[in-house]
Amino acid sequence: MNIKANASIPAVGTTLYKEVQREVLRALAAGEWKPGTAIPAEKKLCEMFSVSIGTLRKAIDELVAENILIRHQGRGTFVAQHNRAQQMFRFFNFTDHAGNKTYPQLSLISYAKRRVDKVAAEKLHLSASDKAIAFTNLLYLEEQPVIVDDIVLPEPLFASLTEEQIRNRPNTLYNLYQTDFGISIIRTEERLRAGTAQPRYAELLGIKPGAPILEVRRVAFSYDDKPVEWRISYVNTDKHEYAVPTAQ
Amino acid sequence: MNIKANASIPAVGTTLYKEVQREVLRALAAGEWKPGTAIPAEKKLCEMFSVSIGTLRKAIDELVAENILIRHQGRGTFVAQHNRAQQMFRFFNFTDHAGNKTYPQLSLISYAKRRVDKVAAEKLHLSASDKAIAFTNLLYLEEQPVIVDDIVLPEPLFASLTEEQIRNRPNTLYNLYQTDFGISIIRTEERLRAGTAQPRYAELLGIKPGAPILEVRRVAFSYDDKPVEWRISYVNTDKHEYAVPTAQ
DNA sequence: CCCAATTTGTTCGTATGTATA
DNA sequence: TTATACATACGAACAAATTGG
Repeated sequence: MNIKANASIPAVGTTLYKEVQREVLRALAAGEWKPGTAIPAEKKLCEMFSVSIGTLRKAIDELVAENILIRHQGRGTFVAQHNRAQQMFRFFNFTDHAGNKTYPQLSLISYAKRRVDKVAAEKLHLSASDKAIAFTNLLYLEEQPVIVDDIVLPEPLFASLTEEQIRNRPNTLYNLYQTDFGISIIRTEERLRAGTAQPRYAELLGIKPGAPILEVRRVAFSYDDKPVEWRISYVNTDKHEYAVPTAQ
Repeated sequence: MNIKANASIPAVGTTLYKEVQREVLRALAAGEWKPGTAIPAEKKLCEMFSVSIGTLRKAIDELVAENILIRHQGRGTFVAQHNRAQQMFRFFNFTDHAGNKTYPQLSLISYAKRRVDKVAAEKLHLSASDKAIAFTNLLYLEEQPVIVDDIVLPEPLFASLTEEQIRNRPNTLYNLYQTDFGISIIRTEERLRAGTAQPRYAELLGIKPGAPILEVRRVAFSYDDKPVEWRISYVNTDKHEYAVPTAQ
């Protein structure tokens, strides 16, 4: 773990605690501290960065607020991990009309490596010649097909990914990104429109072509705010809806 | 300004800074500190609540994060105000497909006081016998009708509200609630579905009946987390979309 | 079951820097 | 220039939760 202890001289235009925060984020992005494990204790971090406890806590406070780190009194401070129990619902914003959330059942519909399309290239900051991994998931809620996810990943970041890996993963997709590729999704940007079901999606969702459908466009970002996933979700909102996550 | 300085003995199961926070929220809800004005300086608040500067700042920090208070170094800490320039966009989540936000033009379509309907009564915690004020706005973006808002308010809270007041307001609706009724919207809950345009909405929006339409159901809450507005927005997403506000 | 060590949470307060009026 | 107000940084003392012996 080669954390530089030179954070004590803040660069111009910044502050000491922001400097510490950047160092922590760098260590996380570099995989020096793994998801699910504890980072060094506060006292240790104070020594490493040569800052006081107050300054250190202020730096960590913000990362805790962003769900990047999780503090447990008496136990330590842990790197947030995507797992079914806790983090699953952090980026899954669908409920039934009464507001109840349930675990989706999943089935992989298609999987291919191909040249990246124009929109995905723009969203993922790729060039037109880059390759991408594109796959489609069908999600069931209470035994009924409700959501079709068209997902695109930058091939360079996920080069070794296989269809079987997606099919046989024991946990969420974002857990797979994290455990197998060291990529932690910490933030998403989403935009929603109403549209009509194209035949392909109507068939998958068991609705009439042309029926109204909710389209969710998402870019998912990693520690260093790099876009690492682009997806469009097509949702049958007859019995379900999108619940806007509460800021904070 | 009758702030009680008894916050120094935290109740069981809570903490001192939370106690201070509650006192500040109570003062805001009671209208003792008005939107747009500065609250007492930190040093003054420390004396009033008999707490240290650190504890006070921790209490205020969270209210600042929630956009309830706004701090300005060298000037003071201010009660957040809904106005066109800053806060307008806080609860207005529509952009064009490129992500550009513009000010909507507005026209009042209907206005009535009537018995509250079943859904609104549930959302606003009213009984079936309570009265409500129901009105409809049509919003134009770049000269085109894009959004129809069906809005319901609890009559008891807005008893003196008139149609002319809504029509002639110089600022946003939430600014009107705040300046004329002392009600500050600080949080909303929103749920989204895709639907088809009913004739009434199709006509207002200049689209075909049955065209796909985005439905946004919103409950808006005041300082004391009391629901004070219920609305359904019907949105033509041909040229615009809903941008999910970023947590934080 | 209790104790001791560890770790985070809360509260206190001081000194100094930066922005504003 | 001066006074005021928030921002940053420091660190001490104690409380509360957890873990392992």
